[in-house]
Amino acid sequence: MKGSLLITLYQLAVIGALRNPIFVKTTKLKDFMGVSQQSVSRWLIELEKLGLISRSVCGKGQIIRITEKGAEVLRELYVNLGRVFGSFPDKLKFRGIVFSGLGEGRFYTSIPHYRKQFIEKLGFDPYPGTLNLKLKGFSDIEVKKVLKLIAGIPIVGFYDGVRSYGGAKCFKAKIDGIDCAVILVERTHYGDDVIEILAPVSIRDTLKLVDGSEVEVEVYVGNN
Amino acid sequence: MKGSLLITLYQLAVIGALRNPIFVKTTKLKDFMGVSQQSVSRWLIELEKLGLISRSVCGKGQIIRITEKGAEVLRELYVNLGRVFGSFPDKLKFRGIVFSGLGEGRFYTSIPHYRKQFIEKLGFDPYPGTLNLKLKGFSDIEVKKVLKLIAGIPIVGFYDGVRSYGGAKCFKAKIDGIDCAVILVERTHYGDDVIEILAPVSIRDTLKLVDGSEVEVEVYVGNN
DNA sequence: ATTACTATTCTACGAGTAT
DNA sequence: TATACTCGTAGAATAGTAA
Repeated sequence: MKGSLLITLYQLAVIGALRNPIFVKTTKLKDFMGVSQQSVSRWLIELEKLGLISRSVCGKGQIIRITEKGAEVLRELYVNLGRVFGSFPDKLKFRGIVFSGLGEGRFYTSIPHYRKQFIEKLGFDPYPGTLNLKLKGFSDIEVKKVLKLIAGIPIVGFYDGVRSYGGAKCFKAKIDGIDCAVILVERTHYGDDVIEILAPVSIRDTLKLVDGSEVEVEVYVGNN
Repeated sequence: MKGSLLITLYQLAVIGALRNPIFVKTTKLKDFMGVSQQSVSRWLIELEKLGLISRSVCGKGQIIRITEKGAEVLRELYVNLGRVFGSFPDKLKFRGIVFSGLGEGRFYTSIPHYRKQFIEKLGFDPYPGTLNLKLKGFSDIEVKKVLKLIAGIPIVGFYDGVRSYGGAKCFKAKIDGIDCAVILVERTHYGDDVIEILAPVSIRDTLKLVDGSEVEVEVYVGNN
């Protein structure tokens, strides 16, 4: 989301558009926001198109209210800042939908060089294959993005003389009481809306999961 | 402040740059932020120039920490969102430095049409002249900007056949226990860093203020 | 008065690349 | 590798103005 729109939404919230509809004029808002009347007008239109505010222009101004979708965006900002000014949590939660991959996980977990590192660093011999989870919610994808950035348990890549094997990063995790690990592979064909799970057992079998099942994962991120 | 910079600062905070220096690479941050490596680089440089982060580039990345000034910006954001998701306060506080104006206030308060409205709507006959306050802090100027936007006690303008007299907006206030009012004149030559105060007595004399004295003002904004 | 369209200016993004 | 420079250009911001 564009910065100017987020700031506009925030400023509308500050002047009360979250609780009640407010009457504003772009000619007044321009002073508050330090831009031209035309830019304010454009941003309000864009916010409306995104469904973040509702708007009705009425002659000498317009009545604006932040929608629930807009409130979500601000709440997320608020919650994250709360974490920052409080303490960074030592575990993150997200939900994902089980789906079948292309066997890539099974391939990697069977390679001795990787397997050795998993046993040493994660404390378990991984069941061949990974549990693939599709992230649906905005905040679930945020968790993945945060994991991509913070330091985890490094799995180093190597070169066997024929091809190179990329590195990865793990975080210890738990699904329904089962110890496991989130693995973020450096070079993957999956997008940001997918997370892979390593475990000492088949989570699919143990928890009787099928494609489409929803699971909650607790990831331990220590005191980063 | 530019939206992209605020968002960058926020995202750095989310990944922990507020509490500790963090090691980051623009090549990794670009994925997290959804922009090019070049933009991330530019924004980090701009944030450093503004004194919001401190930075040391070291070969394969850079160590970044949000400065106290940067933390202030985020704290302000956090506090305001807290107000939004909690309840809007019924009074705002700001601090200002007393300075001498050009007698404009004395002129206006002496005009019967205005004076009548002050007596009716504010409940006191104003001492001729206004107390001019220069706002120094970022949040003090924010208060002024919020006051400009929300509804207050309207003072309507008029035309006496020769010239037109502009409107204004008042908020009941208190300085050191003295009942007074903040007045925001529609057409003023003062900028956003100045606020004028009306009171039934000379606040300068009563509180023995001189140019350069700092005062704290409580403004009552009701339940807007 | 407003809002918001169109035309124009110009900023800021990202590709390419030096270091 | 990484950061961060130059530069062409897309798209954002504003001026002018219609409604």
